[in-house]
Amino acid sequence: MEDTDREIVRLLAHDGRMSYTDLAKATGLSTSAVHQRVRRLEQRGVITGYAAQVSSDAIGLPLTAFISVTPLDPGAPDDAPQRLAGMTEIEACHSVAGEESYILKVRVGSPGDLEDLLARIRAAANVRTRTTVVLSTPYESRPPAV
Amino acid sequence: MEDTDREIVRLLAHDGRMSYTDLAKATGLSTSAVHQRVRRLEQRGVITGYAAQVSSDAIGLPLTAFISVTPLDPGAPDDAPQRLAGMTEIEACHSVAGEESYILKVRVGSPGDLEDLLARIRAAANVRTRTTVVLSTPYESRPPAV
DNA sequence: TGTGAAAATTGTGTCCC
DNA sequence: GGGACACAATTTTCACA
Repeated sequence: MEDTDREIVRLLAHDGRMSYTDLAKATGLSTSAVHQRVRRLEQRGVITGYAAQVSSDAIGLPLTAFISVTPLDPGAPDDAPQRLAGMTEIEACHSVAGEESYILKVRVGSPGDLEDLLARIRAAANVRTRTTVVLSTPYESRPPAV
Repeated sequence: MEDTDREIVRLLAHDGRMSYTDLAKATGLSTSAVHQRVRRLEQRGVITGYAAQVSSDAIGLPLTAFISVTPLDPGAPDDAPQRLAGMTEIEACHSVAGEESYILKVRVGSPGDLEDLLARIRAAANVRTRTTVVLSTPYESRPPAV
């Protein structure tokens, strides 16, 4: 990827609502040229979308945890991600190498809610869980060095 | 939080560049009312910012891993997050309860790059590491149920 | 790929309810 | 809190280099 594109991606990763006018000023191009490049970056799948960042604290979900999940019946078809997809507390689901099958990242309101969620996860996906509670988050969602 | 605010947050979490005009249509309010609400949501810290979502695959970082980190010298002041902050491969750093002190989420280009990164992390923060490689990601960055 | 300009659409403040 | 309007700014498209 070219330097100008890199710069555009960097700027938009930092402020997803930045106007084409400002992007143009920042890159020394015309607005139409910037616009064109952004469109291409979207088409090529470099930029996959734009999102408002929501504070989980502010919406009453101050407790984050990682839950490692292991199927209890290794013979059964493993469709844990789909079985868990409906639980909105689950922000991410990664299939991983190692002792366990999946790592989930979850956000809940309280330890009690976490307890409930764990019970639902175990029941829905027939898994064993191992939970690591997050105490604080020095940083998160840092955009990659493009 | 009120239903309309909830809806606005939900819409902007899904499409961070949605116009106030479209938000107004979607919520049945006028653009000025929507604008006002969005401003308030930003001020109250519910919406903390807007970001373009960048595909790590598309920019040459196809390998994701979680690295659990344990200080080797429990007596030394623990400033691992700051010591690691300069490494752009590290997307997130969580302080956690449990056997280990931190969980890092990292994105690299290849197993070789991961090996390099681990060496740099160990050297910079004087820690032991335990790495879990991500094989696939059924979902990630799902917005919370507001 | 980029530029510049025109047209369509939005953003943003003000006034009033 | 919300609506309507007006003016400024931005987005979007197009012809041309």
